[in-house]
Amino acid sequence: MTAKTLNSLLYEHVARIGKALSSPKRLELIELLAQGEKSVETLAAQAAIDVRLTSAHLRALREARLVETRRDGKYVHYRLSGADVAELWVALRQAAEEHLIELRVALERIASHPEALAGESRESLLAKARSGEVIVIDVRPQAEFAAGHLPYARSLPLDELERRLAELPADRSVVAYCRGPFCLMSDEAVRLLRAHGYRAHKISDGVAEWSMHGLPIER
Amino acid sequence: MTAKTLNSLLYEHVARIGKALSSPKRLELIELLAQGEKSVETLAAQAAIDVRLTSAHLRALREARLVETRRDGKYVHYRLSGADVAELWVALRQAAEEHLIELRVALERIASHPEALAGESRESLLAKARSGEVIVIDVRPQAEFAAGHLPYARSLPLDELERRLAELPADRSVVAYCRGPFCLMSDEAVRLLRAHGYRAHKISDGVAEWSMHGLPIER
DNA sequence: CATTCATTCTAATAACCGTTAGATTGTTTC
DNA sequence: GAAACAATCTAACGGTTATTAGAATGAATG
Repeated sequence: MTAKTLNSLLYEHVARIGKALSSPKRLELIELLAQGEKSVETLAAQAAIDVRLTSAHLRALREARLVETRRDGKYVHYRLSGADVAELWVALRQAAEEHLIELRVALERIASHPEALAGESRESLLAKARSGEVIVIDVRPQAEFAAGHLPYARSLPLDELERRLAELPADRSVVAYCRGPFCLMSDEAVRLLRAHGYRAHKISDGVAEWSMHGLPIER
Repeated sequence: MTAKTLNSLLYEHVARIGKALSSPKRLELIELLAQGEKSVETLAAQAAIDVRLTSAHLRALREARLVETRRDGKYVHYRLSGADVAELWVALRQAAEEHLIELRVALERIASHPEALAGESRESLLAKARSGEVIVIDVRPQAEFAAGHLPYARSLPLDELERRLAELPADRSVVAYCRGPFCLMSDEAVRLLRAHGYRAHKISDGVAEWSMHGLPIER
């Protein structure tokens, strides 16, 4: 009797984490936080959620101990409580991709295939980036690049890409990446680069996926 | 606009999985199913949940594609949709253990420390089990043992343990395991064995944890 | 010290979820 | 084909959660 009650208490605790992961908006906030710490305002803007609702969702994540806060003057910066939280998000997303056909279909519709860099391992891409054979560009906002990025990558935020095209040598192949498979910025970047005559591809990895596979992240 | 809408649809799909993982009872059902496929009746009995409520929760899990069914006469057998579902459950549980102090406290209270086998790696335990230096016993119900168990383990269900003690040589050290860290059967077994003069310990691994660490499972 | 701005709190509504109990479906057994 | 049994479906309740809007807090700025 007592043992039964105590035992079900354990599951209740774990369910608190599950509950925190049960809202699409909270998942989007987690993905954004996986790119580095951000203020409530920034999160609200980037996820296109009302600031007050964003605050409420962050509260829920904080009560599940998935995020922590740091006050800096007027701003409160949120960050994930650990790398394992980003890994949990990726694991959840991968399980969804594996079992929900609807999700796979939706993904294929949105992130069109031809942009993807096919048949190249992370390791060989890393080697090519090191040698300069390909140029890896990080098209996320600069702050996210600063918080951690792929080795040898250059920061070239999507909204600056067009007017900074001159920085990219026209004879080199370009590989773009952004926040992860759900992020469309790298697709947009590839489209733009190709329209200007570049040989461009994307990889769907974000820093969380990259680092989960044992590869290094630079700061 | 359209991109935004499509993008948030992706998160909604993943949140379906999160939602399925947001109920303590469903988590308990997943843990039970990680031990092998089971009928609704069995699940209801083992989780101590009303059959009709169990059926409703299984429905939710099925709609999230985390479980699949197979009809065999009067019985409907449920099973996890894949090994990754068990791994997701373990990852979720580990994240909870890492971040929710309350859970760690509750765990320490329930599963008392001295029973645990400390300072031994899975590999060295496996070697000792192979050589016969220790006897590994699986105290789960026989059906779960049959569905998959640790190498060199003997099936010795907790409720048969006392009357089958003679099967265990008194001069050998015994290591018991059950469904995982939330399962108290191995603790109970250790207590019983020690009361009868055996040198006994438990490991908190279940088959899911064992196999997640790259170690083999026998069938 | 008043103003501005970021964030949080409060209150209220609507939608959803867990649970229970009763009725129903589908399969086996006699 | 009737009875027994496993599982599911339906309806209803009570509680929780997401969302919105308005008010309040807390820090920086002039």
